[in-house]
Amino acid sequence: MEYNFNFLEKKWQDYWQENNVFKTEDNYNKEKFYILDMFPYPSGSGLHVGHPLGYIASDIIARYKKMQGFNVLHPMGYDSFGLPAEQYAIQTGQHPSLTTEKNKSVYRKQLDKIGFSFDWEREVSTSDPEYYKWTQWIFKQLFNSYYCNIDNKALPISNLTEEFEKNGNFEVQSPCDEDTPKFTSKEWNDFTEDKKQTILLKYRLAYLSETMVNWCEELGTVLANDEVKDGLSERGGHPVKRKMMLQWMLRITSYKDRLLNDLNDLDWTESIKDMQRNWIGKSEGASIFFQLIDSDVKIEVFTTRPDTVFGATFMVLCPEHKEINKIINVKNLSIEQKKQVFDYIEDSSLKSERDRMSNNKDMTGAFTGSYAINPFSGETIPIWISDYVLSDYGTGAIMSVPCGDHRDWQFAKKFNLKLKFIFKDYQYQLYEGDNAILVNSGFLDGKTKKEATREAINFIIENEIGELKTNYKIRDAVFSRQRYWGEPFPIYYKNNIPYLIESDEVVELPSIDKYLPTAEGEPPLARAKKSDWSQFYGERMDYNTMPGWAGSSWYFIRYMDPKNKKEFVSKGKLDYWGQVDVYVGGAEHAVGHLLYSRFWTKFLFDRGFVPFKEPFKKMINQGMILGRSNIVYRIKGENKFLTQEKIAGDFVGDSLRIEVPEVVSMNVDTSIVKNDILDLTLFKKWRKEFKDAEFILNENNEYKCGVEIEKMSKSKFNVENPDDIVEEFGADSLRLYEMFLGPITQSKPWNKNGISGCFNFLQKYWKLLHQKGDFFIEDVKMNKQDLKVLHSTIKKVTEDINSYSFNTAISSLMICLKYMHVNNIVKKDMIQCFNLLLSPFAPHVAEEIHQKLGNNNSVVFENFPSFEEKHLTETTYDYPISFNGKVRFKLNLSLDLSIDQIKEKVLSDERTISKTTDLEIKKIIIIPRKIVNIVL
RNA sequence: GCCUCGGUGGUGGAAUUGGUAGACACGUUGGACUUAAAAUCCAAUGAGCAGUAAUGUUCGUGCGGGUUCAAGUCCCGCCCGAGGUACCA
Repeated sequence: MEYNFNFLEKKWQDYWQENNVFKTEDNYNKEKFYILDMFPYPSGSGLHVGHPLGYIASDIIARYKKMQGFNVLHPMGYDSFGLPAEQYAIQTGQHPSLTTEKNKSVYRKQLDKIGFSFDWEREVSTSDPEYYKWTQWIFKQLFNSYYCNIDNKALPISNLTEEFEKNGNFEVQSPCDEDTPKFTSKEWNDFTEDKKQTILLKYRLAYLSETMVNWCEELGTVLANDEVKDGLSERGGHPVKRKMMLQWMLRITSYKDRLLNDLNDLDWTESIKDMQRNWIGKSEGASIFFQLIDSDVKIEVFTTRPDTVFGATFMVLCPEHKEINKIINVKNLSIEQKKQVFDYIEDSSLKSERDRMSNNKDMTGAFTGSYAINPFSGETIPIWISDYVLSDYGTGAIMSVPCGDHRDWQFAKKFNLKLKFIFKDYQYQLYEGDNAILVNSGFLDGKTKKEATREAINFIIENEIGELKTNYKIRDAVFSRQRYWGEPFPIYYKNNIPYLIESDEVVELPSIDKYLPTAEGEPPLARAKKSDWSQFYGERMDYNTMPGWAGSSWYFIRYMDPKNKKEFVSKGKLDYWGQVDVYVGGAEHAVGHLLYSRFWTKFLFDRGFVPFKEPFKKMINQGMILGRSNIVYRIKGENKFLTQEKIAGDFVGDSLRIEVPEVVSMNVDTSIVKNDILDLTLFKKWRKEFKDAEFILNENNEYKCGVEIEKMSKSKFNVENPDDIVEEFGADSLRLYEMFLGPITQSKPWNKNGISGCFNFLQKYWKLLHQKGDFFIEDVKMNKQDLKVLHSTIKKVTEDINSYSFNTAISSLMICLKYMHVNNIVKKDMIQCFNLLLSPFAPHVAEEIHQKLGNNNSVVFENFPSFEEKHLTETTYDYPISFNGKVRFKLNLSLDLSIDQIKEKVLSDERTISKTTDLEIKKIIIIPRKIVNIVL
């Protein structure tokens, strides 16, 4: 009987569905286990073999936990709002919801074929009005909240209104916009409603603010940083400018310290936590005011090194500095300099932030014509502007200490600015470390960084030239997008002031004629007529939509209670399911999604809507599966192709290069290449232009392609579709192979050739049990050796699943099968147990064997085997005997021996004697159960 | 630029606290079966040198140093690749 995987995989997938095997009951008596995958964006190209990697891992864990008696929540859904569907809509006019539905059904079919244990009754889609109704609801809560630094939590905005009515805002300690005026209770009560609303908006956790965006005039839209290349839009190549625009913002900065501190308790990789710490970017230092000469303007700078103020020989402001117009002193500038400074400001507005940060080699800048006084040294220092100073960090102005910072150093060199060396032992050179003694620094001379910092701060405070300050890199999050395919805001405007829509109903995304901005540059939603809106109030609705991360910041909560019409989730279910126990997803979400989810969770916690402070207890970051591209080399200007050996191999050193024609590398479809050898006939058919192609072949008369490992993408012809693999080898082989490929956390190339190893393993298992055609096993007891092999396999598989080391778990299953195969063991107990161990990895074949073993229930309802130590005890150990650290032979010794006894045995062994004749044994190191090393 | 993670045979990878480098697979080679091929099974397989052979021996975990009886693993300095960098998801 053949291993007919196509037949039996279909059979069991149908069985699981018909019998609702993976339905998760809200059974509060059982211990829960919540395992979650990052849900996918359903793109038009469907899944490639890289996508299921994490899902397979989580599925193994889910099945394993289920077999250990946990009530497992393992849901799946779609992050279905997003740009690609909108882009497609712009091109074709097709409504994004249609595309999205179509793509979702493709994904679903693909996922089903791999045999996942998802509870599909809990599926959610962020673009479903039943879902985004609650995303809007959370936005309403954010709008209706402010952060109180006294209670250190978010509170309802009504508390703030009450306080304003009683005492004005003098006692209030809450983050708010910088321009918020101070007022008494009387003044508050006399304010008009509009004025009151304007003030409240400055305190809300969701508020409107001017912020910098990448504006493309031609496209009439705002672009993401990665849609901008070299100052031009990726699409169309139109110029892109930095521009201020009124945007919805979320006051995530209120949570900065809690987001930072609570990281310590999370079971995430240190690297992701580091990335978040870095993003929050807490740094302690001082803010110092520098007085301008001939002006009453003072420029505030932030520095983490107040000990180095004596070394500041110039100042640099960002081109967008708020007081730039007051600071530019045209009297001191030549006509040419004037032009330079204004042109420079204009030019920098064209550069992206990333360009500005990464360009350190060719620094640019302009002199403002003004000077300031160094408050420590009293020296007069020039003020420059340069785009290496960022407006969003610190105060947008720095004091430059060229001897202590490489950017300041390079800037000074480029523009011939004065250098002053304040670190002893580092005269005339750059020193960015912390361990130098200060010199040329007045009252700080001879002091270390630590002492000098303390004294400098005292000086700053005593002389009232600044204060202690902690600075953060994190900025409030821009929460609006000028796009169509996203959640509309439940907001309308009256006198240009935003108001919440009071009704509990969802504000549906209205239909519009075209998915483009209006002629006036308003977002696409401005195209909707009043009657197109499901709800319409005031003068107009908000034209923005929410960003992609809105829906994904809380979806893990909705899975607990996906059909609830009254609440975003019921309290009972929330209390039971609680935090996500294990979250599986890519590290590329390290700061975006993962930080925003934490923020929303903390906010919902503050307002009493959820009982936990952190969403994801433990996280596993799967690596990416890369594509393996094949390359052909076309001789420039000809329709002739060179085999790979001839383009690289035919020269010895650089001087003896044998003439190699100049070639153009081209990606070729991997389906017409086998083991890197190109099928010439198929290649000629592949594209018309290659019909008459000629080839220069290698010694074997073959065309060998080059290989490149890169991201899977259609344009590289290196995409592998899981459906094809399932068709050819079966889902079980695919599951095994994806896990067998290497550690889950690591990126690795996909190479289809390797899958036969996993397929052979399953086929070998099948054949072992069907040697006589039909299924055949023996009811014979296991001997000592069988038990030892089996129990060490149980031990290894269990430990490996617990440490998410699936590749090694599979290899230990292979070793166990090899043992059974070589010894032709078909003992029922052993097979039964092995089958259970295999079942989370290859569930279809395991179900089939489970049934054939005479069981009526699905294998997921069985208990996962546990090992017994007594079968594993050893009495002897094969000691590696090494000489000067090199292993020379092995000696089997009883584990009962004392160190002295081991020593005697080793030294009396004739192999030791023959190796040590005429040599002195200096030392002998014996580590029991490990190694013996003889030092000569 | 900055932050983070990687680099081990021809390939994917394994290696507990520093203790036998290369488990398990793929590929390759040889053999069995077959009229033949495919499939399957068995064996060998890091590189070099010596030897008919058993075996011995040297070199080997990106590069250069260091610590140690012992380093893929720890320390210092480099090189290369990947991910993130605030409107891709």
